[in-house]
Amino acid sequence: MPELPEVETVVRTLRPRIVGRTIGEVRLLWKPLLRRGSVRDLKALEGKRIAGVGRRGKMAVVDIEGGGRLVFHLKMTGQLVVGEPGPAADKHLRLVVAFRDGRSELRFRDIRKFGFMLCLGPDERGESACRELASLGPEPLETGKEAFRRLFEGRKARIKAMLLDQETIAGIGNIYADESLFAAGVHPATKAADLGAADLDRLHAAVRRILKMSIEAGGSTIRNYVDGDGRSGGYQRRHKVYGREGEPCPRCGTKIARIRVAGRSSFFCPRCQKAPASKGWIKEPAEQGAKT
DNA sequence: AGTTCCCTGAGG
DNA sequence: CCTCAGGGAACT
Repeated sequence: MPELPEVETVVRTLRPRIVGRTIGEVRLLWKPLLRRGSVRDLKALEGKRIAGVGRRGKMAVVDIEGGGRLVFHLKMTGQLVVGEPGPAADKHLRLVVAFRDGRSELRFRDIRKFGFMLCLGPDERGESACRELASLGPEPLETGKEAFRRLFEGRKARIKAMLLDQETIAGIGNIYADESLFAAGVHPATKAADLGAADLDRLHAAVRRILKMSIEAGGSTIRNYVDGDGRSGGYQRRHKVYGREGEPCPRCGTKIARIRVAGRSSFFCPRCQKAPASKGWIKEPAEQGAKT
């Protein structure tokens, strides 16, 4: 489940392996992967050099010399890996970018077919030329605490839904939303408007600290995620609540609970992450008494 | 703002 | 068999 730290790790591992190399044959093995641009546009990349590799939210962006760009979204099971050329019969292989030097090639694998690629021409420069990039909210690691507060202040939506919403803030998925909310001591179902400035400041610090720690550990591998070298991440071992239903909270020992928020599993400690009691989230004793 | 769907492999 | 996982689009 590549979120910001995983995509950042992929980008960092890919960069020294492909930047500056001249593109050779480009083979699209599964057509629907290409969601913008044509096969002809892809073929037009042959002979051009890779100018750089970057990240925006959960998307990896490969810049082509002369102005074009390839934008990748790995969704849940996508992998962007550099490896030695080979026949490797692989039914999940979706795209192969070879290089003129005949050495390693860039491969896009995706077990489920949710991932996609956009091929943008030199005329489509800037984020405004690309809907998928233009609609993204700010980068959490480049957002100060005042700006972070302003994203959530007065909003009626639940804080977890807002963290997952890429238009509010880019790059956070289910794992880092839960880990950040735990670190900040905020219940996932809390309405954003019910959080005070101090809560939001703690959340801001938690999000940034956890994303940075995960990047240092090479991201989280739950099932399929690997970096550009094909290596698994290490941060899954440091998850405190995600995927740990029924296990003791590392802070207080209470059993980690799981509820559904924004259509996703949400793991949290019912004691360390209290819901605001006055908002009706906890059963009102008066209501219970009224029934009998 | 919640639900459904896309897709496939893993686990029950 | 069945259900679940999940990012995000497309519904309601």
